[in-house]
Amino acid sequence: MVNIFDVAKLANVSIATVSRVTSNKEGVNEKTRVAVLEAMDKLGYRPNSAARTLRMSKSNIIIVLMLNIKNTFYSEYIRGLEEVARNAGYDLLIGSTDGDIEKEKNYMDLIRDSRVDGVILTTAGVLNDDFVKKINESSPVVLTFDYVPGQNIPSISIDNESASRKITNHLINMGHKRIAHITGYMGRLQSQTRLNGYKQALAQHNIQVQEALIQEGGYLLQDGYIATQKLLSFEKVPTAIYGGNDNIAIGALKAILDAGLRVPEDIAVVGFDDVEVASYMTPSLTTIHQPRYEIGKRAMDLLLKKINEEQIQQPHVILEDELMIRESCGHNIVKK
Amino acid sequence: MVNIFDVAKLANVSIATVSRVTSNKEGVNEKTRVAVLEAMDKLGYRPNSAARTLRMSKSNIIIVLMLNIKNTFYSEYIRGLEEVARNAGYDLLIGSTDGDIEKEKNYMDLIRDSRVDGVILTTAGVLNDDFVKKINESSPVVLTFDYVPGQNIPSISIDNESASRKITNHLINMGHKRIAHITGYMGRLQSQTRLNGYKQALAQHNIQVQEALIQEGGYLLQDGYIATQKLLSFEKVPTAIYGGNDNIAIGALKAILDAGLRVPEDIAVVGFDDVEVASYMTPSLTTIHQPRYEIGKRAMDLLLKKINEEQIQQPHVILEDELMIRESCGHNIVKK
DNA sequence: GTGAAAGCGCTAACAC
DNA sequence: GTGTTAGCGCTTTCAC
Repeated sequence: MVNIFDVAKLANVSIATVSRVTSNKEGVNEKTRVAVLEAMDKLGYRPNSAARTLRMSKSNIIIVLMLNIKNTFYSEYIRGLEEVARNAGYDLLIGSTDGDIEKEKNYMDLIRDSRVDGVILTTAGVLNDDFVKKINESSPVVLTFDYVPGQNIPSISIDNESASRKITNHLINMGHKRIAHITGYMGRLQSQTRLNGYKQALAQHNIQVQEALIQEGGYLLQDGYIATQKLLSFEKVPTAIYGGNDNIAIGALKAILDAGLRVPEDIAVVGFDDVEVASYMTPSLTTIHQPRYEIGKRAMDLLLKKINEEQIQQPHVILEDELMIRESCGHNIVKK
Repeated sequence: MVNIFDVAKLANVSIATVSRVTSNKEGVNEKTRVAVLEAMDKLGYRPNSAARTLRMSKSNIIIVLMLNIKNTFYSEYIRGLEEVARNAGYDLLIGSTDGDIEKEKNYMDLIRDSRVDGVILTTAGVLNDDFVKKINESSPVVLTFDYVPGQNIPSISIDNESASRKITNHLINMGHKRIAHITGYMGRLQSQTRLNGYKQALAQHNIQVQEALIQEGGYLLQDGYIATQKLLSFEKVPTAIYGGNDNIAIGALKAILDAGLRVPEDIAVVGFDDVEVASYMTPSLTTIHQPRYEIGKRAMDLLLKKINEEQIQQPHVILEDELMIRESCGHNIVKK
């Protein structure tokens, strides 16, 4: 392994000067700088990052914690995170906790070992609030996709509540009164917020919330499928199903079609998130679009500011969502 | 930051002893060990990993390089990688190159800086062979999902060629003669291998390969959609379309249905990979299943062996794939 | 079974 | 503008 001494020797300077060059410090004579650069090049020298980390207590690694990476939804988001991080010289470590306590502890250790300079939290539970609090104590943190009121953790998200209200209203405006909602995993804040929006929309139109129409699910395809099968066996089958995310909606779609019913003619279906495949379903899925790439970029911008201890003017950023009206809600179908 | 000296002082031992305890070395009196453990606990001590890395030139980080993380297909695989890595005390750094030279260089630097102990390559191009070679020179590498004959890089994959032959044969056996193939990005070895399998199957049945029926695509939904639109405008429309992966097949499905045709009655569709949503399409997608979790686990096993310089008996492992016969191929439809 | 001390490669304070 | 040097926190050899 070639080190700073080798370079210094070849360039006929001291290691301090080499360090100045590699760290892009000012105050090095141009000639000297060139000589060092040439020596580095000739030897193929690259500064040892462990030594740097040890010396400066700075790892240049940022960890992105997610509930799971299974969802395609997040790839755009990660691209956004990555782009900003990389430009600032940081590497990204992606970890999925899968809600597993053991794994959470593992990441907690990583973070506490100060092996990372910052944390992006993609998963705001309400149950494991303690986890979030602990992380926040040991490292700069930014929260994404969730907005926790009264928290001192900066966050980037859409307004899940109003978006949920919006898509529920869309169904109501099309004449639906018996609208079922299949929630995501209720240990996640997001699921609760979306459920709230659903309830608010019903209340605004004086529609009674029926507990039977609220099915607690999960964020997987099969969760939507199973919950829908249950809903279909009700004496009074709902006329519309609102899935807490697109996976749930896609599962619902399948269950309805498998039962020999039509979407949207018999039952309308809508989702949330606008994953890529949503528009490729038949019928294509009406859903809420989140600006995921933008969320990733802005989150990383914020985190870097926190790491550099810059002033953050606006800790909570709420971006615009968009209702994507497609076929599955039946907006272009004559009501029966 | 509490360090090894603080612990040593509190436990009334030297730092060498503390080190022996944290590193699980033998030859420490049980009483002493307990005393050290207690001191560590009281102070909340965790060894500084940068110092460890510097001292031992070992980072305990393994990097997983992927073409992109957009594909849900890979989440299971990463779970497999993660599980094995974590048990062995390694952390995973996931990076996607997106085929971007700049990004590839970035990762190359990371690897050469010896900031990682090993590399899992999820992306075997044929074009950027140089990239692979360079990585292989600076770090232990294992290749996944592709098998490069005559390479000295260990690999875990299915046999893409025979699997491709199998699914093409399945279509032929159902009476199809005009079978189109929409390939993935041809800069990727996998796409070429799957194309080969397709051609071999046709040849085995004395069906002439028609260049027009081979459409070069990409691995995205829209690639399948666009290529299929083109195929549909042929005077002699194919009776079956084989997408180089499930995304392509899902895009094809949509294009056919959008054109007012039926799947599988008018045109059969099959894919490759068996992503989760494949069985949730209507009609559900016939495809090739890859044991992704297993591929991840085995790959990491191999890599750890390489890192520890253990003997590797079988550098190339080929796992079983499975033909998932569902509705989109029309196996249960009376031929018209 | 335990301790003293060298040194991994680097940055930054200080001296010149 | 450049060099000398201490020291980041740890592991490991060599004594005892």
